[in-house]
Amino acid sequence: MKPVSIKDIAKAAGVSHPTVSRALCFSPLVKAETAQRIRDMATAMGYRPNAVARGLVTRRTRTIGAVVTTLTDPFHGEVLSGVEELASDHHYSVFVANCNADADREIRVVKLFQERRVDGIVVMCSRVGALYAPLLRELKIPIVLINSNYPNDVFDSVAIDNLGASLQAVQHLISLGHSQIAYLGDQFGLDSDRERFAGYRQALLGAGLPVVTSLTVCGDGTPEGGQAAAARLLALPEPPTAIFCYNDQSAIGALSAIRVHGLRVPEDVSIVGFDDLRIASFANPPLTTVRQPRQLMGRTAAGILLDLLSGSVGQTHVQIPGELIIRRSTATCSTAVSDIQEPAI
Amino acid sequence: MKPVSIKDIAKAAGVSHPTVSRALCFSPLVKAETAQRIRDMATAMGYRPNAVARGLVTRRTRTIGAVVTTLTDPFHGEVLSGVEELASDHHYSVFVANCNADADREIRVVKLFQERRVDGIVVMCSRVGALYAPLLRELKIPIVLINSNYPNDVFDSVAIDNLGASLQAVQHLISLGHSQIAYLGDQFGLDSDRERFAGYRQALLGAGLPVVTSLTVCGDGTPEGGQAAAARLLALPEPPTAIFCYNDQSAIGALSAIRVHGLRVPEDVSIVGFDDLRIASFANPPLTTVRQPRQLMGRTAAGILLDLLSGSVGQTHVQIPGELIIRRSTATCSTAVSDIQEPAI
DNA sequence: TCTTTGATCGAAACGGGTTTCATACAGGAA
DNA sequence: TTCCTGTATGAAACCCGTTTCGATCAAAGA
Repeated sequence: MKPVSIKDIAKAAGVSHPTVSRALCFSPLVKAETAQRIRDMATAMGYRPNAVARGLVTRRTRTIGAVVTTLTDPFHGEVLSGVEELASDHHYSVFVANCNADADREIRVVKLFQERRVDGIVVMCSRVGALYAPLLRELKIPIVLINSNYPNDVFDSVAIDNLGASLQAVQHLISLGHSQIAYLGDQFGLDSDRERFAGYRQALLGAGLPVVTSLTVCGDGTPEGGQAAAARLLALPEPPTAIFCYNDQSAIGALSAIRVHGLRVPEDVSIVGFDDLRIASFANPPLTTVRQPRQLMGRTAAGILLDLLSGSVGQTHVQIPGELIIRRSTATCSTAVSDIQEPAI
Repeated sequence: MKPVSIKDIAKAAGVSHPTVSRALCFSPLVKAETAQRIRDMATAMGYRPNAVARGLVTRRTRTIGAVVTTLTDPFHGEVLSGVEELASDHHYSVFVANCNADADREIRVVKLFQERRVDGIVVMCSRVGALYAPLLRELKIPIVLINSNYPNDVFDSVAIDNLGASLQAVQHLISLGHSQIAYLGDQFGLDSDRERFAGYRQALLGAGLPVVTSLTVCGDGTPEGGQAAAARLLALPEPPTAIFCYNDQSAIGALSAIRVHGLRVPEDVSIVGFDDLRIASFANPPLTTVRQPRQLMGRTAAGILLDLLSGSVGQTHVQIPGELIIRRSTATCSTAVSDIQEPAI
């Protein structure tokens, strides 16, 4: 009926249950042959340790909680996969909870994790980074934030170098002769959006180009949102010759909008994405984008968390550089070429 | 130091700890005003119940385990999202574990879940469906399988109607005049692959068309695999005029291969995918595909599991019909048109 | 021979809740 | 007043492990 416990084994083996416990943990305190006999009996009886009971007494559950904004986003899935991978290598299990990009829900989820007595928490793209400080003081659970380095001095974090990467991406466009460059952001992107915009802005200013308000539009991180936002750009009296998108999903939507508008990529408009999702290289044309090592970021965050759990102290902030992957959605600006009287190829 | 327990509250309130327990559970056994006083004190002291301890005594942890083959696949992410959504609505938490499409690991993961005393398990695209029978007898944990209805009579399951959906998809191609139709499968697709192939085969035979061995190739469910497999098809002396793909990811790879090969979709080759991933409608051209309601499938599976947990008996097998979404990657077969001397449009 | 030491193991406590059972007491009926 | 009933609460057991402490015993040293 009930699963076998160490007491059942103890009875069967004619020893006390602590002895069984020790034998199963390979404690040197029990005679080798006795221990072997007990272990044999345990496997014979189909014993499976009860992690719940163990967690109660040891106050370590060997679980970590992962809070994710939208599980349906392949980006998050891959980061989560990295977290899970490293965690499971270290015999940790991971709870996953979706907060649907809702700050209240994010807090609720974290509190639920606390009730579950997870050993640590990883939060991806937190909505409430700044609010964790007081919450955490109350919680006393190690937290690592991924791509939401709000209070950079309070929490351990792993984040892509948004500013540097966008700078690089937009400089790439500038080097191709573009000057009418748009930024297609994510209204829910929070910090990441702000930083990527900052990189965009910095690149323009660095090249002596103006930052035109009408060339900044907002999507929502999805292809649909990207499509709609790009359509707005194309409807401008002076549409951009290049669009730097918040992420690949938006960029894919933008590609679609441009096609619908009867223009070609990259001949008429260049597009740069962000993330390098697996499908980016299969877009038509293959997308120039900034690669974010997603699984690595997940693994890194989990690694920091595990370090924290094994007693390491001091903050760790890993800033991961993005890598610009140049594919075929970006090309020399045709109008620029004619401006400076270069011969067409 | 330690988190506050009901005993701490009991001491502070001058009652016994069972009374506190009852008050917090809104048991009618404790006087209303006492209960209120206790609850006020609990919140004042920042009490958070310990789910581990509760799980130990009640033998219900309110957790479910989700086994997923590849978390990085957006398909799985969305199903998982559905599972998590319904679970969290019912105050269940979900453990997620990746088995990397490895049967041994899948079994290990399930056993780990058992140690964690999850109340139930959802397995997506199981590698070892058939093996669960003996394992389960030993485990005694309710399991629901998603898209892996191996022993259809042993486990509760939710599955897409692979055969019916493929039949419909391939009939669509046939109705467009195609007769050289290829099947681009997934070597790791197991049952799903077999069933989709069966639907393909049935459609061909039903239309009096031959099933040509060389027109059946295998990818691995990824764009890369689809690209490679499609390239093999295009290299045939008599290449297909239409390709029915195991999933959208493969189809996207195929689109890319066809482009590289200098052919156009759908003018030269029609492509049908499977899943209707969010990006399917943003492919170029937008992909004709079979829609699988992924989140719904996850929710449904979780619903069955929760029913099981609340004592329902009897098997539930939900077969979800796929919906053919016709977009622009399929068109009338040009060679067929010339064969039957129809005027070109 | 007596004490010390180390090896081996059992008894008991503990973790933080829930549940059963017993008790105390107030109010109502006889 | 006595008995009964119901309400409100506490004591204790329990869930299943781990850990501390103490006991036993044999071997080794004094």
